[in-house]
Amino acid sequence: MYYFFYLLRIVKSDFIKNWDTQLRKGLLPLFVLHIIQRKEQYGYELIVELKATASFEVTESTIYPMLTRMTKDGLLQSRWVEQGSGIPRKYYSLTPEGKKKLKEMKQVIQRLFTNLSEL
Amino acid sequence: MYYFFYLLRIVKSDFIKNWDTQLRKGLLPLFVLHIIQRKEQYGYELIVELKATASFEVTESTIYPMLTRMTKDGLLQSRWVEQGSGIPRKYYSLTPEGKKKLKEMKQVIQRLFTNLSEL
DNA sequence: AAGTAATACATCGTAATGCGATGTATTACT
DNA sequence: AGTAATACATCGCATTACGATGTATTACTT
Repeated sequence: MYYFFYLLRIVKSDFIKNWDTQLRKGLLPLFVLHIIQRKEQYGYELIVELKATASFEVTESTIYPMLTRMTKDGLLQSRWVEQGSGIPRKYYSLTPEGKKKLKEMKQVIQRLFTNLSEL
Repeated sequence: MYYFFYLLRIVKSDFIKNWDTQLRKGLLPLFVLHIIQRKEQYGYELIVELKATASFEVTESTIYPMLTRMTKDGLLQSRWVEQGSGIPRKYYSLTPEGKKKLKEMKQVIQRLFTNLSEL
């Protein structure tokens, strides 16, 4: 079964698809921080939100490690919120450091925009 | 010696710097194909050109493997050109497949632009 | 004459990261 | 009883930028 999916990936290996992945890899952290800044988010909510507002389709195995990473890097802080029923949610918000970094990132993007517009 | 540089990288590990790398990772192939389409290029020339026209600083250990990869993927073709003196140059140009892919990539970027502008 | 820098090719190993597969638990719908 | 949605999480693979390193030629500098 594993092997089947492995073969499938080899066969479907497409330059554009691969490139697209790399591109998202770069832009995703920006979108994530931006959305969290607007409003405190929990992981699952963020996945839905990314798809809705940025047409960015990501899976849980992308988002959860990323949120953990950003927390470890001091950009995010989290708190558990018990629900009346169901699984508790882990809400993430920006730390002051996170807000500062987001601002820096937007400046970098701004500069890249300029270069890109020439092409 | 190796270990020293390894430590150095750990210490200087910065979220923004790392993110910037990922971002370039996504945009670089686009710039490379774009520049080669305008005019046939050899590796060393391309490095200089990227810095001059796109403020994109890359090293040889990024560009040479990338050109090899793109050739293997059928996007580029190469030919050796002997110089009157010095080391021969390997010139790269777009294959028809490469031109088609570049067009697709520009469309993807266009779409991402739209999403980005909202932020 | 010797040393450095620029030009020109290339490869190795490490770090980083998206994503598919997989697992667990709860609730709601069919 | 079975499927789907909600909500968390980890493992392992594939991809790729980049520092370090190597080789060869030519030009400039001390």
